[in-house]
Amino acid sequence: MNPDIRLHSDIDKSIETLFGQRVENLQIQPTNKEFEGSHTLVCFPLTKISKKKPEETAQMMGEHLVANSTLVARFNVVKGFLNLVLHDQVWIDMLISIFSDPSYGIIPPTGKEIMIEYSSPNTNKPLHLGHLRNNFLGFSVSEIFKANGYDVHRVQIINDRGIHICKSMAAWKLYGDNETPRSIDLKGDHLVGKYYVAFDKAYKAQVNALVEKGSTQEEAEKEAPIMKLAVDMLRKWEQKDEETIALWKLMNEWVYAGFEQTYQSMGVDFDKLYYESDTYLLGKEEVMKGVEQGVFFKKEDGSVWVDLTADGLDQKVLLRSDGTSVYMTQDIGTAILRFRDFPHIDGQVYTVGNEQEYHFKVLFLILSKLGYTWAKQCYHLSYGMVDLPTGKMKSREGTVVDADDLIAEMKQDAEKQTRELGKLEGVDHEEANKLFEMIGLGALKFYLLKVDPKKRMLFDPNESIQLQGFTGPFIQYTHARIRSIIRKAESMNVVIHETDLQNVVSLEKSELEAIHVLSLYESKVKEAARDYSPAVLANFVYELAKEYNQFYQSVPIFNEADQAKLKFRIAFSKSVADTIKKAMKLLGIDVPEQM
RNA sequence: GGUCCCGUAGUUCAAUGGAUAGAAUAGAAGUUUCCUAAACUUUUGAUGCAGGUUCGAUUCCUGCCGGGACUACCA
Repeated sequence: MNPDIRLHSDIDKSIETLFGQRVENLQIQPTNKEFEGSHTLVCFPLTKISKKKPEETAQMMGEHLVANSTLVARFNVVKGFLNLVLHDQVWIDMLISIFSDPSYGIIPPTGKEIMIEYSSPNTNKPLHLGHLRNNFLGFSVSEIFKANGYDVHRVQIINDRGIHICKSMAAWKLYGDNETPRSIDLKGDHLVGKYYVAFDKAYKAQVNALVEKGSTQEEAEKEAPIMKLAVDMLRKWEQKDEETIALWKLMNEWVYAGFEQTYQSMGVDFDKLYYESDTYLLGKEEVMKGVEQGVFFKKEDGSVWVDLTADGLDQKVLLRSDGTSVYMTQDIGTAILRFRDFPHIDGQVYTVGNEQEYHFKVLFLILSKLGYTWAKQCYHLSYGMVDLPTGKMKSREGTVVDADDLIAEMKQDAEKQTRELGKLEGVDHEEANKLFEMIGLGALKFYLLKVDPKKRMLFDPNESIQLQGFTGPFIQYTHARIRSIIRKAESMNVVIHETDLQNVVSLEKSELEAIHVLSLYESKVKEAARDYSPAVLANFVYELAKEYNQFYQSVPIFNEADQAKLKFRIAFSKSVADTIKKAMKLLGIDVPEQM
């Protein structure tokens, strides 16, 4: 059992014995490095019941714990802080239990079921850096929930319908000259994105020309021929015009093939895909039902609205005056369809940027107004934008960091670095290639996941992502180094039995500290799920690797004469490597055997 | 105008209301006959401003200054 829990209960008992009552929310925190000990009890809150100064209270607690707890070896008091030193045996036992439990840190199935949505791209342009954060976050949170005993359904909604895709279609029809991904050797998503940009350029030129001829800006925006073509296409699409549908299908196929390639290189996938074109009609039906129920209202021009002013929000449009649906309409349909498909899910998580917080507030409110009680189980996993030094990325202005490009660059950086360090001795070409991918992608994923998802983060395209320090490769390297030790032990036929480990009676300081960090893994897995935060695990695994490296640097393993200690250190090393591997897997990052 | 988020070393990030605010990187100085130096050790350097609550505030509250998002019959 984790020493934290037993210690907590021993402290509870001491407080009750000494002061005659229990205290809720004990404050036990890790001891600062500069003091001796592993756990620190903050004694200020106890002074109310002890009726003594903080120092005296801490002293009393320390003495009582040493006398009555089997865990506590000694203590020291600094102001109101009681620093506790546990017996080495506590940590030795802890390591033995971790070493002999292959499923350490994996919570058994709870019977709970959850749906997690991520990625959800538009089909008019390729994926960019923002999508990378989204996908890595959603994928990692899925892994974290699995490790917490959930049955997870990973999905996305593909926004395959709407004016945005019609814009690309219009520009392609006008200027495309029957270009295809094959004919010009360009990934399909990039080809469609090219015409989205072309649309915007032509549109702006046409608007300017009309304004010069005397139109107002507003008139010009409506009258620009290319915009009229796009709007016309959207209308024809909803009327199921054959030619329009055929073009739409063709261009969407190009995009999907491109996306598939990107997802593969990112190492993410999905259990089920939803398409807006399949859900928006259900959304429309629901909106019409809502009108009948009096939840929504119709304006004179025929548009349908919801009034949320009583809830502190605005009025929102749900159907345009021409009867076509908007973003919200399809999201209503999609949510309902998902709960029909998976009636037993305990929750639905939307991994979407924080710029859409208002949208989801409105969506969840509408669903609950429509009488869906599961609306309160919907959760918007809102994450911060990835900004460039120049500000927000804007695809129409060409200030985006392309996902494919960035992944390729990361791989190149990894290759360059690996070659410079001369690490490729005895590694064949194919293996080396895999390694570059693993390191490059590991660096990128770790870089994006180590930051608290809720926070905005900055990415400077002119500065390459680091491979040293608080990075993915640092952790991958630590893993590889330990694996090399394990291989050596195997080649020496070192076999480890629990009884060997039980012969160890004392630990080096660096060993003890690393085991302490190791013992926190399970609670970090839970914390990461509670907070929907891979960053919790990224920080943990970095800390673990760092502690291990300090041990590695200062304590010999194979040069240790005491066989029990030698075996213990190998077992300890293996436990660290296994935990690093598990934790990194929850981040969606692979670790190499050698690097 | 309204709603929301964010201001921490030169830079990028940490810190369930707790100790002398941690890391990484950049800068300075070291460590390799020894298990992988993508490592390790030492060192320089920060809470936007002004109040308040508290034994204790980066954290909670108020005001100000600065940055951003949302507030579309776009998605």
